Amino acid sequence: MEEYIAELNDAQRAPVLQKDGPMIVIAGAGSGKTRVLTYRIAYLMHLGVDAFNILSLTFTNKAAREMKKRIADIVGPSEAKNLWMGTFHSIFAKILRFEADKLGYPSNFTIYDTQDSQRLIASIIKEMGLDKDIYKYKQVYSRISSYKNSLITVKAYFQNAELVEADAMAKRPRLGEIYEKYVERCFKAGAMDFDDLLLKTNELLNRFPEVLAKYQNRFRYILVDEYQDTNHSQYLIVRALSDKFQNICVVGDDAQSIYAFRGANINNILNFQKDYDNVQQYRLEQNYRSTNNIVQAANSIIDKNKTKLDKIVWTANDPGPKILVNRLLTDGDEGRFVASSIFENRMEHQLGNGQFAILYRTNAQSRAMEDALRKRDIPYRIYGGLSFYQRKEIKDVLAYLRLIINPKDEEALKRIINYPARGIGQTTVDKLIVAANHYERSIFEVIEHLDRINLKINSGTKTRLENFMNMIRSFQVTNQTADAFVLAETVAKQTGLLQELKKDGTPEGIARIENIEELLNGIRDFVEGQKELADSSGSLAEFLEDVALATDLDQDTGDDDRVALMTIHLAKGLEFPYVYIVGMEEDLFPSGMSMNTRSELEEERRLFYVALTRAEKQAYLTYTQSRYRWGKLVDAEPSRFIEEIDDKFIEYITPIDTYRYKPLVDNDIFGEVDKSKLRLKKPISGSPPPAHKPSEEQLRKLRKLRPAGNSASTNDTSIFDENFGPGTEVEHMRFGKGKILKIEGVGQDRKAEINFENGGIKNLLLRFAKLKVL
DNA sequence: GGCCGTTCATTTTTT
DNA sequence: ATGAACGGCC
Repeated sequence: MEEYIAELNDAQRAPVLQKDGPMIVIAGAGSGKTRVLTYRIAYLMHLGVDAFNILSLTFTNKAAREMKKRIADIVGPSEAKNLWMGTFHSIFAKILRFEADKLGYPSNFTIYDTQDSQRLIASIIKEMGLDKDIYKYKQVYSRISSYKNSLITVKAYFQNAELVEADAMAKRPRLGEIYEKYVERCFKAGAMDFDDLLLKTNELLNRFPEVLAKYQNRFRYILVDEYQDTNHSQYLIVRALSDKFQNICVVGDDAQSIYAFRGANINNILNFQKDYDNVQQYRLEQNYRSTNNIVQAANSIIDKNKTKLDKIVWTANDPGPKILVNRLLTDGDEGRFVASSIFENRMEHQLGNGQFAILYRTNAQSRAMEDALRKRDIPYRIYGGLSFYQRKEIKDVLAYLRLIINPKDEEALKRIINYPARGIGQTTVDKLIVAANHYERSIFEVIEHLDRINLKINSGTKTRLENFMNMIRSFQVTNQTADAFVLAETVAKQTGLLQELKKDGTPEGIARIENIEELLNGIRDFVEGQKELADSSGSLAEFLEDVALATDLDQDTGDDDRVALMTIHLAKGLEFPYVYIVGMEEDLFPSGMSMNTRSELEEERRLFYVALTRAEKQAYLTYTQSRYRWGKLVDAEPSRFIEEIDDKFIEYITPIDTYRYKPLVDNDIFGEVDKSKLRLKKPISGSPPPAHKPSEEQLRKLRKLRPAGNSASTNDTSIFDENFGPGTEVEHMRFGKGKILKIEGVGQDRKAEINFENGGIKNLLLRFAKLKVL
């Protein structure tokens, strides 16, 4: 243990060594906070604290997994296994399942995702006969969500004249009623939405002192990462749980608070000292990640914000090259520039694709980047956007599984009662819903008792409903004996889902079938993983929970070497040697929706700060003169954020022939940018232009400073290497040895046709299939 | 009553 | 472009 402690600098060591009491660690970007958290937990265990008594809340499940692995390396896997570590949502979902009966919920409650919630709200609005142009379901959803995150229940809402007034003023006087109905319907469906996972936890801890006491005694040491992004609901949970022992350690950076839009309250971190007695405060201000130029530039930006804690981030790293800014004509050009630049840097510095990231403000911007990367054959991976589990065909299969587990799940039922089409139309479903509301039963129960209710449904339709019900029931019987994989396979076949996609025959249809196959593989892996764990309970239910709370970042695709594309929000906590921040334009970044108040603008500025501080060696900023938005070419202006960076940290590259700028995509297979066409648009006074290429020694230094475990992917022969292709012999966890017949597709859709010795020919999506090159 | 094609509006960020 | 809503057709 001592040797690990010795790795830390003084500032990092102090919070690791303080065993008890409340403490806050203000950690600047790149200052090693994950390391502090990791070592703190390991050290607590070293001092004899039982892993069972430590609760560690992280921002993503992936972060939790990595931290756990690191701790296991230090203290041993059997010890680390008992740590409770995960996101607020996943940890408290587990606790809620255990305690569900106290709240009147079944322990197999469904977790509604955003889409489920929004659909339910849309249907309530429709049932109430309200004008859908005034009551926009998305807006209504976000109102309700923010109420829940502030612990404003339906009752509290109606008692709060101000809120009622505000909604009435906004021409939505019946919002409270929608809220009320929404909550009832969720309850009736045995479903909790994302916000409920926190809200109901609060309810549980408030209403049942013995339950609170139990978890207070259990979680004697609590650690919270990214504390600046906690909302009121999360704040209250943490306070309640830590109240008895007060061994609470929160870590965060007010400058990186970027989730106010979903209820995060920056005051939680600003006021932490007032919440507990004798709070020890620590600051991590030395940045190990980025060049001095980047650190200084980022500081010069965040200086423009008024609301912040005093903190000076500094670094001992080399100045490094300046931040390069480029103006392009259109978003297409922007993509081509980024692709060329990556290509060029990759050649010049002998880098892997994994060293590059392209960050943007909105998901819609990814397309232009994708197109350009594809043309250059640069492998990439998009994070976020439409994740695997959000695809229609996947959600359809999952809806069946959800309904089997919880027949009251209304959204799942509505989704698949007539898919594949079986002659049960909207009119019938509407009648069922009316009856369900009237009798205060679930739709499935109404179908079960059709003969007792006088519904105007003709006999043909009645038969079809009965058939549907019997099918679901038969699956439930299957579920009693078969494992989740067998069940899911049965569902995919017997419902006609696969058939439906097969007959469609388009490439998309085929891709969908393959997606379903991969889902089945995923379920099989999960089931096998569960078999090893003796204490696992309802495995299908658990799988569904994992899926509902999975982040796209959680998808572990192994150590592949691809350029990362993601929104800035998703990039928080990550780092890359080369970072391209694209779409630096007014109305886009800062977003046009966030320029109304100073606090919104400040959040955008923090977002820019986060983006810039992801970069280790080199940052690029690009903007266009016009870009396609909503299918139209719109004029764009450079973002105010570019001007806010102190001039001495940036350098403009802009091609002379802007108008016809097309970086030789089609003619030049090597894709080098002709440097004679580049010139400085804006001469920098003083020092000469910085060396574009860091010296070998600088590179070595930078590499050395990267936290261990992060640089591994660089040299590994990954399955995405050029020499991985037809003929390569591979091994699959389940199918065994095989030979690749062909590879096709790009990005997320890249797949291989493999002839397995024992399993025949399979088509596998490379992002899921864990293949080992032999 | 249900099915299927067309039209219209819609895109900030996410557990 | 994607999805929800509408209208014509079986």
